[in-house]
Amino acid sequence: MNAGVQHEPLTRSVEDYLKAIYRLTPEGRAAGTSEIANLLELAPASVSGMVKRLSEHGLLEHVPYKGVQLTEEGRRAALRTIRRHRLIEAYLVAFLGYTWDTVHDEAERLEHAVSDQLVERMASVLGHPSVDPHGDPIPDVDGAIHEPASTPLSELPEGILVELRRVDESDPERLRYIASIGLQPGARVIVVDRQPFHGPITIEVEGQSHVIGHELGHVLRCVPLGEDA
Amino acid sequence: MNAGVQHEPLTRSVEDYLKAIYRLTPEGRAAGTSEIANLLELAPASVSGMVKRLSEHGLLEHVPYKGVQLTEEGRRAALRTIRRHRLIEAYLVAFLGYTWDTVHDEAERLEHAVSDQLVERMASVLGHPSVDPHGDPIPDVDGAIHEPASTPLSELPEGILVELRRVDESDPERLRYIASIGLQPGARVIVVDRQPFHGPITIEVEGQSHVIGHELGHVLRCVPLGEDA
DNA sequence: CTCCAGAATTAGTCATTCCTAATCTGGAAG
DNA sequence: CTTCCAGATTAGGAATGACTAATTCTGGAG
Repeated sequence: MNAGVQHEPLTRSVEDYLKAIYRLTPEGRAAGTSEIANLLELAPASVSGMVKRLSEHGLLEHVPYKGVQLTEEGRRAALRTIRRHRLIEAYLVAFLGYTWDTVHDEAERLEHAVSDQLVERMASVLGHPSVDPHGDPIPDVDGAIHEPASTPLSELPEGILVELRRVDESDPERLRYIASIGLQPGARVIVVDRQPFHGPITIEVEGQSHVIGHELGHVLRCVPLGEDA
Repeated sequence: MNAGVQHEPLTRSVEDYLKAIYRLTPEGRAAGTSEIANLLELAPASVSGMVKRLSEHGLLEHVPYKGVQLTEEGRRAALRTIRRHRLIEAYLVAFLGYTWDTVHDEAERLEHAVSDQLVERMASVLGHPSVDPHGDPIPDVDGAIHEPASTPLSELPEGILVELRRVDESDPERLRYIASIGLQPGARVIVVDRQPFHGPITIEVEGQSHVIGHELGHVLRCVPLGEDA
């Protein structure tokens, strides 16, 4: 239906806010001011100001002292930016020699500058992929997104064989470490041992055993493949 | 020598001003405030303000009521942006199905967002081209630029065979028209007739005869190949 | 039921970058 | 040598988007 919605251009800042709020509000949750400030590395007061402006522009709803949620329009704008970001990442990795630890920052800047036309051409030469190099699903042009179920490795029981599906991390150093122990979307992992109270997790990847912290385990989202020894 | 000059990041606006001033100041000329305002489609007063700030930052020298010239630092910054712009244009045409009439605006936005790394990778997969799709020379990484001599078609004598080298035009409609009559860098053109006082010019391209205005002839920069009938 | 800590908001600044309107300058024409 | 004008500059203002400091709200502990 609504083919050419002429979105008045949003600024970089606005796109970043919308993206951040989208990430912080799964399942109808509301995002708090300082959560947003944290994610964007801004002072909470700055967020209060921007939230006010954005809600006046109809991109989000704000209940003072409670939190914010995107409106349908805000959600669409956020997904448009996320689509751009993920397609750019996929393109840079496929055609310009980027690796997943270096691609995030580049995409972060480009996502605000590319035209719809360019993004769709990238999608086209990529064969319209459904996930980016980190395994994150790419929303389609209409803003529909299919988030396959997955469980953080840190919440899986011991002795289970899983496939790594997504790596929810953008820090280059952590990503390099993750890649260095053989972890990337599609990798087979066995959860050998998991200590209680957010303790370390022992995993086996490609026959090699590694111990990772709970925090790291949390960003590794997996799908169980079956039991193991 | 000076390998990693850490250029503090310039804003989009600043990069645009520097690029415009670079274009307006060949051979040590000085650019006037309203020339710059014209090129950037801004009010002259805005240019005065920006010029003041840029000269305080050491990017250009300003003699009030006389004009501005880039400093060495400003020149380097301008050439960095121009290199980006032209390589991006070349890349988009070579790999993403752009044509020369559509590529300018896209490059105009991307040139402010790409990293050095990305530009150099594009240069690399392109095989380090020396000119962009409009025939404009691409400065090298150190800011050296080789501008081969060429003459506007509007200044050539009649009855001469030339090769079109550069098309100094960014307006999509004009570029489409230019391309539609077979004109593109490398094309062979015969100047059949040139009326005085900036009158129309009759040319022959690929055996077809066309009459173009003086203004259009001015952006078509050529190199003579020899005499003709 | 009161009080306080932490979260959120408002108040007041600042830097960018643009604008319009008013004023100033320098050189050319009389 | 004076006047005038086009071009340039200054003055003043607005929007964006960030900051710090001061204030206010909310919910939970006592």
